[in-house]
Amino acid sequence: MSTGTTTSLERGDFIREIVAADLREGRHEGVVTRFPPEPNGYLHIGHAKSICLNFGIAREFGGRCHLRFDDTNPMKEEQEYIDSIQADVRWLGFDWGEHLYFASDYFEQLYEWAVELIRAGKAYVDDLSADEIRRHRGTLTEPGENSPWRDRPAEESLDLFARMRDGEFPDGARVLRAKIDMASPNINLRDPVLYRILHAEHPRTGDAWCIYPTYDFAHGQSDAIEHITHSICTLEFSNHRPLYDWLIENLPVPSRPRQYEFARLNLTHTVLSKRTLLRLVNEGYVRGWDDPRMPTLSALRRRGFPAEGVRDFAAMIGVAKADNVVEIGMFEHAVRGVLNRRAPRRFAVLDPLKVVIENYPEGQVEEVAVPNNPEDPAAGSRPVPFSRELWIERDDFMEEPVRKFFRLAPGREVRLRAAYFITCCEVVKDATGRITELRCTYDPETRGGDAPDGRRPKATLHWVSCAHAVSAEVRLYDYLFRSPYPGADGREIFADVNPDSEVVLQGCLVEPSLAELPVGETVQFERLGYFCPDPDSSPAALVFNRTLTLKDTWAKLRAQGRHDRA
RNA sequence: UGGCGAGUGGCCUAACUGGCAAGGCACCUGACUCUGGAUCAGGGGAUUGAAGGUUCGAGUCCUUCCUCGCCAGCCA
Repeated sequence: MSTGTTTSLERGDFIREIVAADLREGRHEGVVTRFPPEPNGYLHIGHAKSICLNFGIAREFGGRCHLRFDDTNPMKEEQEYIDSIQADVRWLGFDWGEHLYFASDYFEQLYEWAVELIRAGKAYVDDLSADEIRRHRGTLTEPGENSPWRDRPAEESLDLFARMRDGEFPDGARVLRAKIDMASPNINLRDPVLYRILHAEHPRTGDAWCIYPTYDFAHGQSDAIEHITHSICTLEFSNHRPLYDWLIENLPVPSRPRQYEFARLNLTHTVLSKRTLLRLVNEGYVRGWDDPRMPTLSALRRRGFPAEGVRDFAAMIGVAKADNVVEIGMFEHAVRGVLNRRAPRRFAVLDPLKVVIENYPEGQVEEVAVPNNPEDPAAGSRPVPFSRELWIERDDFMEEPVRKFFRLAPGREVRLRAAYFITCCEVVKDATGRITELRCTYDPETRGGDAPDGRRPKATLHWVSCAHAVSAEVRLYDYLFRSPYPGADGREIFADVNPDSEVVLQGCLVEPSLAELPVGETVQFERLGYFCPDPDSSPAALVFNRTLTLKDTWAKLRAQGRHDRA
């Protein structure tokens, strides 16, 4: 983490404090954590917080972190997700080594433990329907009622449970329930369901099983099997902790993991609910899980966001138990911090305006050396062709400059980056009054960008030679949701999807070297933003990360009506 | 209305067993620069949800209240 910000390690969030204390006081020989996604979708930036926490703790305290798929519901899970999740965790920079596990690996063990629970009179097969079970459960304020099957003999439950496994009953016919307390103020303790019948193809176990453990029956026991010391999850599972502990206490598990909860990440202008992301994909609001507007890790990667920036962000926001909504700007700051050090600078003109240098010889071409990264001399420089006719950014010229506009204007001299000083001597317009061309002169003495007499223009512009420019399609991405808090105030969340979240700009002109820019490499177009080639577009389009646009003074001037962009 | 959890500048977080409320993001100003970006240097902004109480002293302890989140899937 090199942004110079205080990391959560230095600060020690409350979970790290707990781990440190447990280690210090000898409660564990080493720390073992786990990241336990259900393979029912792609990983997003919210998961990154959890990944960085779990793998980060393991790394910092010399322990290990497992990657375990919580694949207990075959109705929602797919191999595609199993694959993408592994790729995304690796991309983020973490390694689980040998420790790749699946809850489904433990199905046989979990089944045996369920049988033991029945034998001990602590679980029973219930014949009630889902609807009846719900009615017996009571409400938040009223206690539930015992199922009529609650006290059936263990032998009977044992027999029924075995037949459930054998596929004798249809989905929903019976369930296995823990016998705890139907009057508990914690609804999770009112005889929770441990197993249900699901005749479904499982991505790993195929049709070997037709009964599946619920999250509650699988998770803690899986933790125990793997000797997880600190089982870290999000706040909504707090209510499950008593059940987690009850199962651990009542089963002959090989270790005693403990659960800790932290607040999940929320981001402005973003939705991090897998259910909603799945709908965005399925209903065509975006083109897929890796659509550049998605908050998924695969989308961020495709947009050219560095994993280090994501990690820095995770360290920056910390870990606590209070609900939070982090401003998306904080994420952008973290990413920009990394990109700014790493991304090579390139010339590109998004909205071209022609400049003709009248005193520059026709047909002459010279190459000027432009530094790749002014902050990193080791990045070297590249040759860029310069000629009599150039494109500059239309925004970089004002016929009647407002106060504090230092760029090109009639009669004014500016520097073309790494090339020459030019002075605008004439403005050419078409019949409608639109500026079509600028006639300028250059000072041959200023080659390379410095004047022998030491004079310094107040502005420096980027440019592209007309004869050498490569035409490109540039896609601008903005926030997927218009409002900072999509779905707030009871608004239908999909009504808030920003129709301008993707804008395709044709006819952008970029310097020749960009034609060979490798996919995945992000460059900075100074004062414009960061770009990277999009593998899914042809011809190769550049993804313009609108949300990472450098601070734009002119947006302000425009807003004030002082810089009217025709 | 039951249980659990949480309230610290606009946002995210700190503050060891009570001792001048700290940092980052954002914002504003200035300096500098071959981009007005970046960088650097400053700045504004908090009666720590509220009211009582204990104490020389409370964000930290006690009491009461308020607000928000989660839980009534055979989802995770």
